[in-house]
Amino acid sequence: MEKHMPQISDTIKKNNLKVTANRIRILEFLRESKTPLSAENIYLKLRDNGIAINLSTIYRTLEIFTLNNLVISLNVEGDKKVLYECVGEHHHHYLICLSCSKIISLDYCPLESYEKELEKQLDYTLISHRLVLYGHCPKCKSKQHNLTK
Amino acid sequence: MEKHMPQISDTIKKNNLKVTANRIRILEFLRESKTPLSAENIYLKLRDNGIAINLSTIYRTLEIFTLNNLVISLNVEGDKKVLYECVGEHHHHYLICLSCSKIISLDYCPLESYEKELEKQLDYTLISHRLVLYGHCPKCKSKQHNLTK
DNA sequence: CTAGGTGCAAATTCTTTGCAGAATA
DNA sequence: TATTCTGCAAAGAATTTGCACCTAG
Repeated sequence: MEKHMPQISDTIKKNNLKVTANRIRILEFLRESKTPLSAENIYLKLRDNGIAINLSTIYRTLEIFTLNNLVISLNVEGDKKVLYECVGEHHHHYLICLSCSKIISLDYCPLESYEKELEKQLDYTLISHRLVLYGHCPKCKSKQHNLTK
Repeated sequence: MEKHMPQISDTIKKNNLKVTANRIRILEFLRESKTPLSAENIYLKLRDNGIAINLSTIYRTLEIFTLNNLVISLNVEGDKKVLYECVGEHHHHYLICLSCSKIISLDYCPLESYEKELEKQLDYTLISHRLVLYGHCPKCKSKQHNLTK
């Protein structure tokens, strides 16, 4: 089961989880993805590649990966589905086009000093944050004629 | 229907919506709330006050208020329900305690200059953003013994 | 062999919709 | 009166769960 992708199976193993083909595929797929994915995204994509995993297995896997901090979940305005992304070495944020729904990752985080200040001010311990920016991308911006409500 | 709360019924009227008791109550309730509320929160609270509104009416009202920019919706990590808050004069963010789920509003927005910079850099038009910070509040922080996983 | 993972079907939860009657403008 | 709103019940979408079987360790 762990012939290839040694990093991936090691990551799973480190968390005292059993290394299975499903888990490897899901984590691998999330790692390769440049945008966050829903359980259904993963399900369909794997199915397209001839791999049949039950949707509930995907949900369960994502849940356990989330608990083990291998992935994080986020919600996007106007979309009921929860999205998941691989926890990488770099924390980042998203910029979503309100017209075409294109998602861009932003690597720079403008909040570090703000967080430290806030911790002092309010006596909180900050663990994480989610920032999503919404707007119109260059393409959609130019197509917009109906800027009035 | 518009005897009291002239501001509220005017706000509704301005958007070419009919002023009804339900709408006044929902908007009023959202205005008074210091934290974002789910449809169910509103439903239960009104019911506790002896007011029976159908849940689907609340969903429809929140939807139409959202379309008219009277309220905005947001999602919170680990909670399937959509939350709504009144659009006030001041934009703000949230700090949520991961232990007790207490929600604090943060009036200061640290992102204005960052947004402007980003617009230039990427040629986007930014419309809005959502920032939610997660951590442990002073009370829960001190109760935490099990900081290990 | 044993603990944990998986598929399947059914259940749950949150939200949306169709329709007929009620209320606002 | 015309249009919009509302309640009700039913449908729908996303996610979760119970259970029997399967598989990694």
